[in-house]
Amino acid sequence: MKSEDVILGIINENSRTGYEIVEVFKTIFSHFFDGSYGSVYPALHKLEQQGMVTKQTVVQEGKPNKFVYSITAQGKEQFKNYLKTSLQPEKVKSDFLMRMYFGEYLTKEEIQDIISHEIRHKEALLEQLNSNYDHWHSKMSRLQQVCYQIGIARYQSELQVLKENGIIE
Amino acid sequence: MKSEDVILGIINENSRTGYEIVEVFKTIFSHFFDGSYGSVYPALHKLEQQGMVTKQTVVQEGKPNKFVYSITAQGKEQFKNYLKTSLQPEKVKSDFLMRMYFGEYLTKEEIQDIISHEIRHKEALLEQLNSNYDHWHSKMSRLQQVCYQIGIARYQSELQVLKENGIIE
DNA sequence: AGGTTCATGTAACTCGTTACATGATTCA
DNA sequence: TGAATCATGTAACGAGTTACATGAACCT
Repeated sequence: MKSEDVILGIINENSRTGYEIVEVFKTIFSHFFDGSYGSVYPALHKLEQQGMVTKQTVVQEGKPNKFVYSITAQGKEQFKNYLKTSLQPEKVKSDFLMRMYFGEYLTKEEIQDIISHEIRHKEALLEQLNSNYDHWHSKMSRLQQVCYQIGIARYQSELQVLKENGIIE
Repeated sequence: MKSEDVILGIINENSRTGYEIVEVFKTIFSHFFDGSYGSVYPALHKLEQQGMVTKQTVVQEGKPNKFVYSITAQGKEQFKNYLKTSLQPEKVKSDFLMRMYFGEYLTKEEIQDIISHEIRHKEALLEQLNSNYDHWHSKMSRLQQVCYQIGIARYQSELQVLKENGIIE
């Protein structure tokens, strides 16, 4: 799975601008995918060149012009191809867990700081997922709901471990 | 956090070969970090050039020679520096959750296949973590135990959601 | 006056992956 | 006989990040 596949999937649901795609990444996909402007815009240009998407210019007042991208038949085909490729293993890169692993080289205060920070951070992420879920779940497919439930369950279980074991005496 | 920081941390615990470092990645760090030969060997050469580690050749019978790397004072300093940098946000890249999100474009059979496969896969990973924990927990620091507990809790909670909601009627 | 939102983009860089190459020994 | 383990490595490639640049409007 690469950015291009995902972008195609998003545009397949709805015509969108690069800016909007990044918004989707940062909100809806936040717990299982990352993507920024530096990856989205070049991908969009490439997809356009390949005939997977078409660009439409929308002139706006008081706001900069924008380019709305729509998927083509070829793009739909390409997206279906992605869905048929074999599943790539999940990748987690956690600097936090790395510091836990090497925690003996830190002072108690430093560790406590890192853990407290992580708890607050994960609580915020959980809250964001929860409110997203509450707001959109009636418009989500069954599987999209499961996707969210998994994110929520992960954050909750991690928070539980941290709150039960993360206090250094 | 990059490979070099982590490699330095591993060598700091114990002198090791590149091969052994990859083994650590694949077993002990499996739930929060990835690294393969293609990243470890070049990193080791770079660290040696920079004077962070020293190489010692060990001649073996019936096995290829190996290079055991040890950390230097400079390397220890460098590792401490990493531990003082600000915490990088966790990154999760999940092709599985992406397919859940776009599941409506798949047949029920295809989805069921993906979910069943994921359940079996995560069960295997959980089992590996559990047996690792059982075997080593008495030799782990408190924080290393927490690190493992978080991995275990995550897999368990995800499996619970999948088993409760992952059956398509 | 200054931060945020909307909106696009690129060039340089860094990092990691993939695919290849080698080769003896041990286990089934 | 053939797969797995131990053991090292590189070259080419691919992907994504970072840092930069621009600019109007709106909110506080």
